[in-house]
This record gives sequence, C-alpha cells and structure tokens, in this order.
Amino acid sequence: MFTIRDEALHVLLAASLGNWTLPTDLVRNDEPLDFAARRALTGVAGASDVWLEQLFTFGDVARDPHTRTVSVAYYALVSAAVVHDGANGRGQWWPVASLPLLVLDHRRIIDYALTRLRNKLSYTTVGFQLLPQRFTLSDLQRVYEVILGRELDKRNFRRKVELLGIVKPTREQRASITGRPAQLYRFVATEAPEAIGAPDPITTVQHPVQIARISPVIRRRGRVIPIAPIEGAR
Amino acid sequence: MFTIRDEALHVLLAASLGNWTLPTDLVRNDEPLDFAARRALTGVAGASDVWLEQLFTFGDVARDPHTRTVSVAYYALVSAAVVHDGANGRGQWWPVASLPLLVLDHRRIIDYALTRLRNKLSYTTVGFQLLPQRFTLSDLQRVYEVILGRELDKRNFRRKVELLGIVKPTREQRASITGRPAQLYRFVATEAPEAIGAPDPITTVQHPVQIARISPVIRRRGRVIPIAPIEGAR
DNA sequence: TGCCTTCGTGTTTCGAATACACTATCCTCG
DNA sequence: CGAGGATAGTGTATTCGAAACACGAAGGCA
Repeated sequence: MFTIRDEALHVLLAASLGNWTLPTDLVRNDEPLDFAARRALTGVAGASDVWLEQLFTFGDVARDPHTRTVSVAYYALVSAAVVHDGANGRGQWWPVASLPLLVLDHRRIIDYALTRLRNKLSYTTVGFQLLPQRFTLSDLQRVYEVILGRELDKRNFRRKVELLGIVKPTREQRASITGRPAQLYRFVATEAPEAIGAPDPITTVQHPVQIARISPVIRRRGRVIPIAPIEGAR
Repeated sequence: MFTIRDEALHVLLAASLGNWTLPTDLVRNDEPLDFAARRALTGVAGASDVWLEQLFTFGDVARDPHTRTVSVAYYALVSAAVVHDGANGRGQWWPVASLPLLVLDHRRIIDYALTRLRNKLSYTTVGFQLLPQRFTLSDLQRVYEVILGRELDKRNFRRKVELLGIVKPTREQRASITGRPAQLYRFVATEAPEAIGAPDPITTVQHPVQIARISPVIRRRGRVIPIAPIEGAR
C-alpha cells in the first residue's frame, strides 16, 4: 500500500517478530483473491476500501527457504487523507527511498510495484488515488514529481491536464497556508475524446481511466515542494 | 500460445472431452510456476522452448462451478517455423478472430492476453518472438499489422525500425516466391541509445527489449498481405 | 519481351513536447 | 498599513517525432 506523505512516496509495512514484512493474509476457500488482499490491509492500515490492483504472482520454489509458498501480490494506493498518521492500524509508513530490511523477497515485490506504478502513472489516472477528493493542481503535479522522481514544468503540466479533461475546477479554493490561495479541482473520470484505448479489463479492480501519456516534462531549475497536508477549504 | 499463420494471429487450443480449452497443467510442489506452464505446452504444441510471460492470476470463486481453482495464466509466443502445421503436438491452431466455444473463463483469458500482447507490441520487442531467426522487413511489418489490426505505412515503419537499431541486415536474401527478392534481417537485442526504461524485471521470463513506441502509423489505402511461409534463403 | 508482383526509398506537413519568466494574490510581520 | 515572502496562475517560440504520400527497381513467368 502506497501513499504520499510529506514530500515522499511511502509504503506500509508491518512488524512481525522483529522483522519488517508486507501485509499478508491467506486466501480463504470461498473468497476471491482481492478479498484476502483487502483483509491483509485492514488491520495494518486501518483502511481497506482503497484502489487495488493485482501485481504479480510470485511462485519461485526458493523464495521461502522453509516452505513452498505462492503469493499473489497486490498493490494499493490511498490518499494520505484517509490514513492520516496511522491513527488506526498497526502498520508503519516507510519512505520507499529508505526501506528497512525486509523478509523473504518482499523488497523485490516493492521494487516491482514501484516500476508498475511509475509506468501506469503515465498512461492512466491512477495518480488521483493518492489524492483526496479535492486537490490543487500543484498537489497533482507533486504526485507525479514524487513518483517519477523528477521535476515537471508547471505550465506544461497544467496545459496537459487541462487538455485531457480529467479534472474539473470546484467552486472552492484551498485556504492558503501561505501564499496565494489555490483553486481546488476534482477528478472527473471522463470518457473524453482524449481517452485512448480501453481500460484494462482485468487487472484493475477499480478502473483508472486510460489517458494519453502525460509526458515526462522535465524542468531544469526549481525545487520539489512537499505535498500540502490534508485540506482546508473556505 | 500464439503464433502467426497465413495472415492471421492464431491461438493454440486443446480438445478435452469434446470441449475446447487452453493448455493447462498442475503446478508441482518442487517447480516454479513457469515450469508448469511450459509442461502444459509440450504435449499440445510439440514445443515448449518458447517466449513466455505471466499474464494474470484468475481466482474468482465462481470461475469453475464445480470447484475452487486458482489459475496462474501465462501466454507464449512462437514462430510458425517452430510449430509448423502442428506436425507434432495434439493441439489445434485457431484464428483468434473466430474462436470456438471455450471452457470456463478461458475466452476471457485469451481476450486479456490479446490486450496485453497488443500493448506490449508497441513498446517492446516481443514481436520478434513470432518470427524465425531471419525475416524480411515486410514479415516484421505484417506481424504488427496482424496483431494491431490495422495497416501501417511501409516507409514510416522501416524508418522507425531502422532508427531503433533493433534489426541488422544479413548477407542473405529471401528467394522470391514472386516479385523482387527481399533482404533478410535478424533481430539484434540492443542496449541502444534508443532503448528506454529498464526491461521489465519480473514478468518476463526471457526479456524482450523495451523500445521507443513503434507508433500506430496508420495507412489509408492498401491491403493486408499474408505472412510469407517458412523461409527459403539462397 | 511484356506483365505481374513484391521490394525499397525521401520529403513535406502537422501536432505534440519542450523550454522558458513574469504577474497576481494572500499572509505576516515590522 | 506597507514591504516582503510565498505560492498560484498564465502564453509563446522552438524542436522533434508522427503521419501522409508515389514511384522506380528487381525478379519470375507466360
């Protein structure tokens, strides 16, 4: 489960016997796979009603030295607003840039989830799953910058998002912590003329929209700025 | 398992009790998942040393009305030169455009594999798995046209392939069945300057190279021409 | 030798991606 | 209440890749 806190992408880990591990659970005989995935999250994250996608099924013989296991891995995205401060849930958020030592092949699973996330970010709207219902365009841009690991040009980014028609301005503004107040937008799942291809019919439990590639708009100078905390409209 | 015969993409099916089904097998306790996938192919296809990639794990409770099954689906690509005429193997090749009625959710699995294949075709070099070692550029173009379901412009296609540096001319020419003889090329797995991103570290058992998008170069007029039969250099 | 078939090649046009800098608005503090 | 600090918001020129488009070359065969 990924979220964005402060200026960085974080992943949720669980402590188990002094080791760090991904949240896991066993699949019951009478439930679909993603049910088990959600159940694994509830206790650790304090939330399980999140966007979820099957990642890969790991079945190497030697992945667990003690026993043969086959793990159907999922990854989830959630807005920091939903899981603020781990108030509920016994898991701990770790910045993906500095993870602790993980059990078995869990580190590899995270790496692969990151690859998948980076790719999907560019041609779908999964990114919105990391934001609250209402957000500013700067928030949105920060999601892309943090995950892609590079800075984007503000004007190009806004033009692109505008042109894709995937956001709509609301009547509210973000009360400014500092600086000029920002317009709040909401995500609009458009079947717009710009949407290309069909949404992935299977992997995605809740479909992100497939969109024209949000290009890797590189900006030269500038700083990455932490994502704004929860909210505060007026 | 997919291949290209005549002018169409075909998929390999097995007959089982008068029903058509995908090749399947059970995973043994001491083997990795893809071993079982290959084993499923050997009897039916008469070949299992092929390019293979994990597709998705299907685990819906109701996918088999009789029992709970979890199926880790793979898809494979093979050159028609390897599996010519089903000489060996008891499977039957079906054009994906007109499939028979399939068992359980196997039709859905094929549809999803097709989606995956179409997507991967554009940004990786999986397409070469459907060709023999040596091929003409027209052959290659036909692979793209057949799978993408649209015609590509010859000059644009060749320029793009050239520019990507993923093929090298050999010293041979294809003996002409009719018309001017064609230059034979071979695939070259380049870590060229044009290769973008890292190859998918996990899904791919044998890595196709990740390349810049082979664009959907639409051509207006013209016909789709059947892929040339096996070979014949001189 | 003429005809049929496939191979092989260049240029122009169009649109998207990129690069780039200044004004507007609000808050705070002196 | 004015100045300074911070973030929001906006337009244009350039570059590069995608797309459109037609004809001569080489071989086989009747």
